[in-house]
Amino acid sequence: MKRATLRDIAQTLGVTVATVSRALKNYPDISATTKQTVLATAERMHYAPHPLAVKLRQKAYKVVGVVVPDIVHPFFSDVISGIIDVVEALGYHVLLSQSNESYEKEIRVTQMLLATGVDGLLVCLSNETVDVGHLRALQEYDLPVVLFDKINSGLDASTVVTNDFQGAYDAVTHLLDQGYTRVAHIKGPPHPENTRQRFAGYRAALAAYDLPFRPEYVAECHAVSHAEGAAFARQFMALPEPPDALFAVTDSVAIGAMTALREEGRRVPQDMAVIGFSDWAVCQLVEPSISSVAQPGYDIGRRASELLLREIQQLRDEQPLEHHHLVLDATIKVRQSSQRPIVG
Amino acid sequence: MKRATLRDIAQTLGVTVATVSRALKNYPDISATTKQTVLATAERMHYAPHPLAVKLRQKAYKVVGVVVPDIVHPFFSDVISGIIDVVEALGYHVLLSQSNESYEKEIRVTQMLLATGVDGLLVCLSNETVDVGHLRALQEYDLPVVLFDKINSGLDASTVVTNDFQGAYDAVTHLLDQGYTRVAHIKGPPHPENTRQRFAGYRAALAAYDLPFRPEYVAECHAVSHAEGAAFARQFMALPEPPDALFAVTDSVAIGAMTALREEGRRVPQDMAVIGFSDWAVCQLVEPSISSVAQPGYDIGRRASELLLREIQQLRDEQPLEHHHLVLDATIKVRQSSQRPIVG
DNA sequence: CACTGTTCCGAAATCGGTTACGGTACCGAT
DNA sequence: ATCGGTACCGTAACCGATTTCGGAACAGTG
Repeated sequence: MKRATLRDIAQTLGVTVATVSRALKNYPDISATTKQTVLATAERMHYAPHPLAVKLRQKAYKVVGVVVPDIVHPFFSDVISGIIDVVEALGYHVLLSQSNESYEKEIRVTQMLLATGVDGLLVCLSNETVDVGHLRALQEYDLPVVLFDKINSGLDASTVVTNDFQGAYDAVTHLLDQGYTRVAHIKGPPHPENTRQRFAGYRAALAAYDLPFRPEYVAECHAVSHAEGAAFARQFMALPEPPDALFAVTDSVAIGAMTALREEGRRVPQDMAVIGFSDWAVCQLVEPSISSVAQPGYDIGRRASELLLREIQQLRDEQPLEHHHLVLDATIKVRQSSQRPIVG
Repeated sequence: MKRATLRDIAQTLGVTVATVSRALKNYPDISATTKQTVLATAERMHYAPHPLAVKLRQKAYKVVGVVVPDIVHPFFSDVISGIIDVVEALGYHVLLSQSNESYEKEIRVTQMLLATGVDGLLVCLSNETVDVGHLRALQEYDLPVVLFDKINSGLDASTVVTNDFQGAYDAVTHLLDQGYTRVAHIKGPPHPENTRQRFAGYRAALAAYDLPFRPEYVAECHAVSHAEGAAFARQFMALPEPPDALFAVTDSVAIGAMTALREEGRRVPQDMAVIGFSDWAVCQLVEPSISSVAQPGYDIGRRASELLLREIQQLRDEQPLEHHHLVLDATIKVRQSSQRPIVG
């Protein structure tokens, strides 16, 4: 069954496509009788407007492009879910691409999205990306871009991020409030702003409690893996005065550290408290359950798409684009791994 | 900066759009000199063909729609990742939607995808879906549909699924090979074909080892949750002759069961072996690590999109559509939770 | 009867490309 | 000089809708 066009309806009724179009979109200049006739035959012929023809005429794709480093990641799944819920409510759709944390591929997919046609772009930069010329090029073609999570100050665009500083600060003060005094930190690679903020939050919390910053209590991940967490935990335990608490840059590192601690015969949280970051589902499932800092992924997706849709509308109204910079709070989830048992 | 059109180039050069078009698409009827001139000015004016105009003329969207019940799920993330990698290599893009396991919403999003324009659809049915009239309607509009994971025999379409029967069979025979003889099963809701196949595989494995099927060793989940796993584990332990091994319909149930076992003072795998299904990342991270049956999510995405793209091509060539039904093997991942320790 | 004003619809431009078709100019061959 | 052939380019139809403009038909008024 072929899809009926305006002309098909017009020919069967002996009128022109203009009349049919007017009838279907209840325009003023149409008689009630012909309107009814057109509507009836349109229904009968299973008419549906051709998406491309409408969009070409309207100069609107009704599509936003999304670029994330990796879809197979609970945080990004959350973000995407938030994006979809917002944009679909306004009749937009989501074109999804992943960069696989590759700068090359990020350029390629943004170019592909531009070529295939989108009204705007939501981008989380790859870890490799330092130059944002490819995104600036998109902006010059009047394509609004909103960055989230991994952002770059080199681009004049709206941004939505987690408050990594505050999340880290809250996590460490939580440990300090429990009475732990020697808090170690396994930090992430130096480059991404997120991990730098977490490190800064760690230091600020120590300073707020008048505790010294001890470099031997800080290790820097390269791969941000399970194995690295375990290795650094062993390194910390081998110190003359080992730490009594650990703030890990992300949950997988925290879990690796906990595995190593168990193998060394140390109990969590009695001998060492542990708190992670990202609040993966696994944190609630393991024993002891792991405290973590939850990132508002779904909300990041929502707010970022709201900003983008607003900019798309402003562009259509030929108003100047307003950029906003949102910083959404992280919330610490206190579980067993960081709760100091009451000492009798 | 506005995007240049063919007419812009044509006017600045004093030729017609046809000439420009031919030059850009290296058509035969064009002189080398004008071709060079056109290419140069096109470059200078940052010309890029308007996606909608091309697609309208070509009658190809270069887009496939994807509908999954829930994006925030590692299995579906894997599938989507596989889909994207395949279709992007052929110049297609992915429009993503989720049904939230709602029949109503599944209908709504498929209608939206049809209205917005796609060349084909990859669908994983929601748990609520029994009637597939909405998908059959799409097929009548010459829109190829490929089902994956959650399928329905009521639709004449290609399908790609995991071999749940074989995965379950392998999991249970693995337990039996280890010497466990009283294997329990926590099954999923009765409706989805997947969980029925897993139950069937469980029964077939018992039968192959001449073991009796004991109804008291089978429990049926409703919410398929962590909590249900724990509750059923306690129920099993309260039996006069408790089971010594457990095959859970999915990992979260297995983890819930293991938590309850630990609280009851039972050791895994010494007192009870456990194997799950889906092979979530958490299985490798916890202690003891959890054996599980891995579903080939990425491959399902790849194969399903290959089938869909082939059908799209067949439709374009006006050939009859060939439907295929692929069943991809699941692979068991043996870890600590199901390895019977060597008894000295 | 002429004039004005509605009401309703058709003609045509438009969005930005693609492509079949036709025509001009120029070549060499007869 | 005429013809056939080729190279190159313009004209225009086309994809399927939206929307402006103008005109026909008809009613009402002076």
